Amino acid sequence: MPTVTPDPKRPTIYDVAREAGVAPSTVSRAFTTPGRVSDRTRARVLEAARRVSYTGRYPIARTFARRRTETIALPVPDITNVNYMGLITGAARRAAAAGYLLVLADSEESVATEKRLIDTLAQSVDGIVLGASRLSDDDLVEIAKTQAIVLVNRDVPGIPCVVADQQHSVDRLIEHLASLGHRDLAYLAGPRTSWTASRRWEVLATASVRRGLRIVRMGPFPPFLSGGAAATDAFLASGATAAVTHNGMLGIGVLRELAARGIAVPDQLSVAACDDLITAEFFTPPLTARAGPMMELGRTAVSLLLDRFERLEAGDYSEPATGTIVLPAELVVRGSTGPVPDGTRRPTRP
Amino acid sequence: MPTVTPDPKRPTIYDVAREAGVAPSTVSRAFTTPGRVSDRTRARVLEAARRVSYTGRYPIARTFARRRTETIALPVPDITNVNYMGLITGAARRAAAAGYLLVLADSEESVATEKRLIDTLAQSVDGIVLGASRLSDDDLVEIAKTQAIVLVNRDVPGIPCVVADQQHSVDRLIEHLASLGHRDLAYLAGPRTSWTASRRWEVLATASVRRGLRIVRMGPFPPFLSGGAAATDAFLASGATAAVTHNGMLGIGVLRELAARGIAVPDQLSVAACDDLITAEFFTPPLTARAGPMMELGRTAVSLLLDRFERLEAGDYSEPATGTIVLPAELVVRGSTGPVPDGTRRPTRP
DNA sequence: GTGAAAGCGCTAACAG
DNA sequence: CTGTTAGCGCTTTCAC
Repeated sequence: MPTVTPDPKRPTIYDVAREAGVAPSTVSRAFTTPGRVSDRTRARVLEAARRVSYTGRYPIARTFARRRTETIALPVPDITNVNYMGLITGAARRAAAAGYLLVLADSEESVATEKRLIDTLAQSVDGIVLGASRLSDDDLVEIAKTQAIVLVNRDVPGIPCVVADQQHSVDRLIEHLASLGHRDLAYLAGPRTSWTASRRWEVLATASVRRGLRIVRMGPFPPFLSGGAAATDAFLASGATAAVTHNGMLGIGVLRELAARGIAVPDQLSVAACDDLITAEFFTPPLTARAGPMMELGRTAVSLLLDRFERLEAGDYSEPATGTIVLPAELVVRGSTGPVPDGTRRPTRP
Repeated sequence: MPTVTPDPKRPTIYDVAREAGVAPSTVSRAFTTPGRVSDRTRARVLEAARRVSYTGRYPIARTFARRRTETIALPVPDITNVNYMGLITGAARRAAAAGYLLVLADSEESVATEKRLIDTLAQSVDGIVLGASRLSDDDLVEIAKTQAIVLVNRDVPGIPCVVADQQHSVDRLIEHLASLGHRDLAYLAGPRTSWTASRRWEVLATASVRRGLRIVRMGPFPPFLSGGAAATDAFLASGATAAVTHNGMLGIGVLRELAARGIAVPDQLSVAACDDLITAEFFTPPLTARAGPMMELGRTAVSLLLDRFERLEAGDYSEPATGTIVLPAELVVRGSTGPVPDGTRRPTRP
């Protein structure tokens, strides 16, 4: 749009109007709301458009006049994190299906950057999907007053949210381990940077207690491959027969470390992760993990926004539907979990 | 921007101008080109802006008046493909650093969709980075006449391109295998969907011949995990001691299949991939691969666009710098390649 | 250094 | 169903 050629001068609806002998507004209607012009007129307009080689309306002028950008923004905490890929994909697809553009942004795990981003984007987009926002509840509520936002994997009362279920999938994970005979678990925690991460332990603990399993929380460990060594030390020291890791990266780090120490998985010990990641499937053994339906989260978040836009356009300025939508997270049982080997069960801690 | 509240009425530069007792144009200048108003006036404007709680210029009006969106579009063939993640990341970061927005689009491996996308986006963005475009050279040249585009991993004369080196990195891969004693290679090909893929074989063949290695092309195989079985069959039948796969997915598929058949890698056979993927590192054994610097490609492509914008803004409508920029692809030697086991070298084909 | 005025191209009341 | 008339908020000549 800094045009490549010095003087482009594309034809406008005024040119078409003159050529067709109608008013510019009629041309506009012929394109926007074809039902509101006579078939004859519309045909004339289309024909005239062809003659003056009109290439369609200039979206920016349209945006300016309508005060709608047909664009949705998606800031994520870390764009290099493969885990957000699904979210981005789901959101992009849904947006595209509705004719919306999707602008991607990276808040770099920083509250300040996220704030600034939201501020900047606010004027340029119709709505914002906030992936795993780091902002405080209060900040988010404040923003929601003037912006159409929906939160993904973050639950704030009064704001439309869509989260991956933790309760149910973690229950299933514990149940899965229990059914394999495990009685002593170790939770290899990550840092409590995100809302989902901080809820994880309580959910895990509750589920374990309910099934009569012992679970001990260890860490925090760096949620990367590099955290694997320390986490493995802790795991082995705990005497647990199965480890549940904060996320998939840490899970793979542990698997690697166990392999390096000659410990067979799942023959001797089992490992499962609370957050899936794309790579989990390709590892040997493939990692059993709770898999948040990231793409579905993205789709749903955008859908919520689109619904809201529709209502707003219809003049409905009521509060948005604000209940949290919980999407089922699955437990993907793969090769890293197996039955407790009878002979090798370790002494449990007191 | 379908505003959340019925009547928002943000203050405009007119409000600020009135409050400050200056002309609207002066307010505009105070924000856009501070050097062109006196310090005193600027201070007055800023102060007035504060008093009327002016929140900054409305970007869409600005866009409309200036005819520049400060937005770059990035259509990729398949947004779910993790390989494009790096490209997206690099482009997004560079764009953000320059204050540009990045809109993401998915051309779904379809020429028609890609065309439509470009058409739609053309008016809404300042420039387009085309990732691994499927369009014909002619189409691309045509588009480049009216749009600022840069091609990534596609080389078309007359259009600014940035590609990952194939020659050098493939040479190094072959050299690496040769140095390990391999003399018979199998290339497990994928479909020739992309420009890079179709050049790969010639480069491989040339490099092998130069080093006196035999290489046989097999396939095409589906470039996914699922292609692993058939590819492995072919590899084993070929009698080669090392396989080079079309891409990382296929490489991992082969590794898996070999593991399932009890064949040790790299002790008995070696495997390397022509295209890296994020997962390669996490596999056991980690896959040796040629790694295109995807992030760097994204950064560079956006930089090229930004340079061009700058020149255009300066009234320089000359053809864009059009030479192809070749970025070094590295060979990442990991655990899947090793020396040929002397005793087990297989009989080679005639 | 500052002001006046003319748009940018389209949409959206409001009449008729 | 169609035309008239105002803008949308900012930038940008062109004078002074």
